[in-house]
Amino acid sequence: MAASTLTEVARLAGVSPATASRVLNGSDRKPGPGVSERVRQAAEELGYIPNAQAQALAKSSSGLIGLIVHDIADPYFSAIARGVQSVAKTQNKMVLLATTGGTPADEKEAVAAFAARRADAIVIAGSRSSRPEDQKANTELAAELDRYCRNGGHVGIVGQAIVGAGRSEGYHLVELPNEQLASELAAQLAQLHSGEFVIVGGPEGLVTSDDRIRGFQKGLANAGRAPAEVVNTSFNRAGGYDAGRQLADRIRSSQEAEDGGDPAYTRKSRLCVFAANDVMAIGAVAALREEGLRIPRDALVAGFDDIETLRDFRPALSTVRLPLEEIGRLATMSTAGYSRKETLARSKTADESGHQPASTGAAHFGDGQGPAVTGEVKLRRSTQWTP
Amino acid sequence: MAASTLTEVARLAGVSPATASRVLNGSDRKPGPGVSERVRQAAEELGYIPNAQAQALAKSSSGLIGLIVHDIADPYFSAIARGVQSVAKTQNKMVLLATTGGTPADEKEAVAAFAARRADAIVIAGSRSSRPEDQKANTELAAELDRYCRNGGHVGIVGQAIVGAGRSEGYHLVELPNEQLASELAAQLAQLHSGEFVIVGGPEGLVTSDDRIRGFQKGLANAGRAPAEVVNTSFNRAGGYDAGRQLADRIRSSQEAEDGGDPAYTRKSRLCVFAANDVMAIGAVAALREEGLRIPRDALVAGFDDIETLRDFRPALSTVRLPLEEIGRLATMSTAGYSRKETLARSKTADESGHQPASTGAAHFGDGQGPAVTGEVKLRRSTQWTP
DNA sequence: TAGTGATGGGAAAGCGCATTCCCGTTTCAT
DNA sequence: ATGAAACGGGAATGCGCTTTCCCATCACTA
Repeated sequence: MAASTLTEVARLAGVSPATASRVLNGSDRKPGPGVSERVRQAAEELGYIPNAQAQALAKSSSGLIGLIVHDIADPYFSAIARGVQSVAKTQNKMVLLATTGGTPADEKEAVAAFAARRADAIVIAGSRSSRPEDQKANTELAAELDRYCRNGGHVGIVGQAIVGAGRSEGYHLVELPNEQLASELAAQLAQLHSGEFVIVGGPEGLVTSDDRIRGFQKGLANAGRAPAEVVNTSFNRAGGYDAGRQLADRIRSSQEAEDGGDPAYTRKSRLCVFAANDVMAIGAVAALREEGLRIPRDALVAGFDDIETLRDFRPALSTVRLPLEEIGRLATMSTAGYSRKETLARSKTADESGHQPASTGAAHFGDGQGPAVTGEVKLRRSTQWTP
Repeated sequence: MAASTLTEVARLAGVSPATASRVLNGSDRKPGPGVSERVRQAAEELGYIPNAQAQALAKSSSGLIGLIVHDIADPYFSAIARGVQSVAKTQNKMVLLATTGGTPADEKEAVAAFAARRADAIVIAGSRSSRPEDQKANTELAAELDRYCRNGGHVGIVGQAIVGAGRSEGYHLVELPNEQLASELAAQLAQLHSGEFVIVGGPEGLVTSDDRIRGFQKGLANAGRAPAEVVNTSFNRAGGYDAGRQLADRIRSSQEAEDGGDPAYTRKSRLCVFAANDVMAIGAVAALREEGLRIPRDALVAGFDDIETLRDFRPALSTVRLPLEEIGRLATMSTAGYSRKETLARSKTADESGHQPASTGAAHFGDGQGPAVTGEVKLRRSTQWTP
C-alpha cells in the first residue's frame, strides 16, 4: 500500500484536487464548510500525509534549514544546534544537519547539498580557516554560497565572515566578540596573578582560535605584560591534553629552579595556561594531573566558551561565557522571515524599481552590524590560589 | 537569476533533457562520450545543481534520514547523532533532525513530518515513556510508525520497542542492555563497599531509567543486599542536583548519628548513590559538594553512559560505558540498504510469490535479536575510598 | 543483401502538489 | 430588476526531474 495522495483524497471526498488542496493546506480561499468537512474526513480516513517534496517543488520553498557544524558531538556545536533547532521549530521548519570536521571543501559540498534541497536558509557554525592551503576551497565555498544567495537563499554565519565572500544580500553575520572577550579575560587574569602566561590554541589559521589568541595577547599587552608563548595544537580535548603533557615538564623544571627541591617552599609565580576553548582546557588539566601536578596549586588554567556540561568541573574553570544557544537562535532568526520565493520576488521588484527595498527588521542583520552577542568573563577557582 | 534547470543544461548542450539526466545522474544507459562531455560542460557552465526535491519526487527516494532525539545538546544524544551522521555520510544521505523533549506526541509529529518528506529511514533515539498519561500518544506514535513502515519506510529504534508497535517488517531495534549492565554495576559496587545504596533516577515511566533502576536492584539482590531506596526526579543534571541536595541532609544526619560529632572518626559505611545517567551523577556531585560534602569521602557516586566530556571529571565517575556513537551507527545501518522503492518492490514480490524474500545481511536486524551492543562497567575513583 | 539484435538518442508521460485561469452562483448596491 | 462584484469550485498547467516507450542507426550474422 503506497501512501495516499491528494488526488485520492479528493476523489473520495467527491471534489477536485484543487479544492482538496485548498482545504488541507490552507490557502487564502476558504472552501465551503460542508466541503471542508468531507475533505478533512476523507483525508483522515485514508491517513493522508502530504508529500512535502511535491509541495516544495510546487511552492519552491522546502521548509528546510541547513545547519553546518564541525562536529555535532562537540558540546559547543550541539549547544548552537539546540538554538537553531528551537527557532526552526517555531517556524515549522526542519533542520538538516551536515558535519564537516571544519574542512572548507566539505563545507562547500554541504552548501551544494542544501542548495540542491532548496533549503530556505543555511546556518554555518564553526570557525573559518585562513590557512593558505584552504584558500582555494574557501573561494569555492564562497562562490557556492554566493550562488545560493543569488538564488534567493539566506545564510547565517556564526563567527567570522567567509573569506572572500561578497557582502551581498542574503548574508547575515553573527559576529562573536572572541578577541574582545579574550582580551578582557587576559586583563583580569593579569590582575590576579603575576606569573607567566602560556596560550594553548588550535592550529594556526583557525580563525576562532587565532582571534582568541590575539585578543589574549592584547589584553596582556594592555596590562603591561610580556606576550605569552603560544602552543598550537588541535582545537579539541586531545590537543589540550597533548599541550598539557608538554607543559608539565616545563612547570616541574621551573619549579625546581625556584624552590631548589624544597617541598615546603611557597611558590610565588605559577604558570597560567589559557586554553582557547573549554574542552582543550579540560584536556590540559587532565594531562597536568596525570603528571602529578595540581590545579590551581601548580598551574592555573582558563578556558573559553563556558560549556554547560563542564561547569561542574572542579576546580571550576575560569572562562568566558558565550551564549551559545542564543547564538544559534540569532543566526537562524537572522535568515528568517523570507521564503525563497518572496526573496526572489523582492529582488526582482528591486531590480525593476531601481532601488533596494526598505530594509526590514530582519534585514539589518546583513549590514555588518549584526545582532549583539555579549559574552561575560567568569573568574573561577582554577585561576585563583591562596596558599 | 533562478537556479538553472536540467532542461536549460540540455538545451545548451543541444541534447534532450532525458539524455542530460542520464549523463548527469548516472543511469544504466551510458550515453556516448562526445555527448557526455558536452552535457557535463554545459552543466558546469551554468552552475547546475540538481533539484533534489524534484529528483525525490520522480524517484520516490529522498536520500533523507530522520533522527529523533530528546535534546540535541544532551551529550548522550549528540554522541548518538554523531554516529548516525557518520553512516549517513557514507551513504550520501543527509540527516534531518527533530527534537522532542521526550514527549510521545511530539515524536509522533516528527515521524509524520519525516514521512511527509519521504525520509528513507527514521532513527528514534531516546527513551520511550510508559507513563499511563502517555499511553494514548504512544499508541498514535505506534500507528504513525506502522503506517510509515507499510509505505516502505524503515525505522531504527534505540533502546526499547515502541509500546504497542507491531513487529512488522521495517522495524529494527537496537536493544541496549541497560538492565543487564546496571545489574553488573551493582554487583561490583556491592563487592566494593558495604554501606547503603540510593538510586537517583528519572521520572517513573521513563523506560531507560526504569530499566537501569530495576537492573541495579537486581544486582543488589543477587549480592544479598537490601533494595535501595529510589529517588525519582528529572532525568538530567538538574534532577541529579536536586536529589543531591536532598541526600546531603540525610548523609549528614546519619554521619552525626554514627560518629557522634567526632571529626576524627573514620566512617565505615558511606552512602553510595547510583544515578541513572552520568549527567545526573554530575549534578548530584555538584550538589553534595555545595553542601560541604566530599566525594568519595562522604559519599560514593556512580553514573551510567560514560559520557565522553565527563571522563576528565574528578573523582572519576564509576559508570557503565555505552558505545553511543556505535549505537547511532548500528541503528542507522540497520535501516539501510533499501531505498523506499526497493522495499515496496520487495514486499510486492513477496506478496505475489507468497513467501518472504531471503533475508539479507541487514534484514536480521529486525528479527528481534538486534545487533549486539556490549557495554562495560567501569569502576573508578568516585566509588573507591581508602581512608 | 536482407534480417536481427544491440545501441544511443528523443518524445512524452508521469511523480504529487499549488496555483492560475475560468465559469457558474450568489449577494448586494443601484 | 439588473448589473457588478464577490464567492466557491473545477480544469488545466507547470514545478524539475526520471523513466518508460519508441525510433533511427549501426554492426553483425546468415
